[in-house]
Amino acid sequence: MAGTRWLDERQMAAWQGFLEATSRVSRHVEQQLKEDAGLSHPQYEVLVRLAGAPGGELRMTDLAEGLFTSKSNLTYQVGQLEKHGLVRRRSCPTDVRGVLAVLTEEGRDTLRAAAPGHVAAVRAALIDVLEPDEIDTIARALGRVGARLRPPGRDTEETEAAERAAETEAQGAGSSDSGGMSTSSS
Amino acid sequence: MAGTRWLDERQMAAWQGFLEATSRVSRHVEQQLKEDAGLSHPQYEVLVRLAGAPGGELRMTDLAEGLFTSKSNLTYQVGQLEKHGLVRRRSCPTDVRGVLAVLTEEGRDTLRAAAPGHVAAVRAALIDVLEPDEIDTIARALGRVGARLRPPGRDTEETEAAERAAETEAQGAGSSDSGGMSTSSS
DNA sequence: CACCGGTTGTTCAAATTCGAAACGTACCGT
DNA sequence: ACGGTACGTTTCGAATTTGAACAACCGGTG
Repeated sequence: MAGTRWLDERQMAAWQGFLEATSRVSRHVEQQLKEDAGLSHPQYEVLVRLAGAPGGELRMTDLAEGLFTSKSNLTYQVGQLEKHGLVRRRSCPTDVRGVLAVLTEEGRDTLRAAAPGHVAAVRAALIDVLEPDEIDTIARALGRVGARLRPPGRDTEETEAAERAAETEAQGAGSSDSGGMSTSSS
Repeated sequence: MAGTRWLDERQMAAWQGFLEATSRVSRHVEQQLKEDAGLSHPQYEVLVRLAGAPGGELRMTDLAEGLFTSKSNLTYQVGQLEKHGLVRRRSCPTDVRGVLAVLTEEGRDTLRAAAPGHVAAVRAALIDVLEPDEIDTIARALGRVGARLRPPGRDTEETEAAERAAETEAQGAGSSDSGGMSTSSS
């Protein structure tokens, strides 16, 4: 038991910084989104993914994939969005149990209106505080960290690659788009 | 409105990486802590701070300071800890309105037992996945990010200083030897 | 065709979280 | 000492989140 490898000062600083940044940034972004567009961050993400999908619709499962939350939570979030008329549900034609979440016109408008403020918040909280080289390091390092903890399940032919190579997260692009406005946009 | 400065690919990757890493790491750590010691992360942090304070006691407000959560939540957390006998409340002798949270023997034992596993989890999820230089960059960069979003209030001679060097609170106390174990140690 | 293991999405109760309002002091200027 | 304001903590109600339990359903097997 005496063999525990504690953290040295550097590592400790990194962990603390990570914790504080995490907490503060997410709070900042979430708050901006809430009072500026009445959306929670997860809800915003849902809209973004839908907007970037063909036909503006996606199955719950696919939606859950990129969204870092549980299935039951997704049901809740979509329920909220539906209640506000930003999304509509439609049962999947090829699979009876499937449900498609469809972005409504109003949802698209809301997203369009919310995007600029959101990006600004992300910049103010994180991006514009970092030097270019820090941005690259963080993208690479944290990308690796996230990938490593990714559930074993799906092998998107890149999951494995990233796992091993872990070199450059290579935006891949292949994954449909993501060019959407997930804090960016066209 | 065309004036919005969207994020380029690098920045986008950094933001996404930050989001995913944030979500996955915190989930990983929290889960380990919960099923290994029955503590939530905030609760663990409370114990750590108390263990590192003279007499193993601290005022609620001081506790809340380093703990990235709201005051009402702190009340709840301490309440939970108290319910499990890891902490005890005592009214402050110098200020009647104040309340001191005191670490009990059992609390100290619980912390000692939980620390190794927690550190291991943090290492597995974050630290050991990073290169030494990445650790330094992250400590510096995220430290700056967190400090910048820190509420204006406090002027602990750190306002400006923290900008450059993330303070690593000294916490010798504890129990004679292996100092605090805020995921680190002496 | 009936059976089985694995999916899909929802529902439920319980735990957590937050913000605003409520309290009971403490400190300050007069 | 007196009134006003600021502080430290808790309480309250509402919103979120989660894990487990469900019910219906797919697909492939024998």
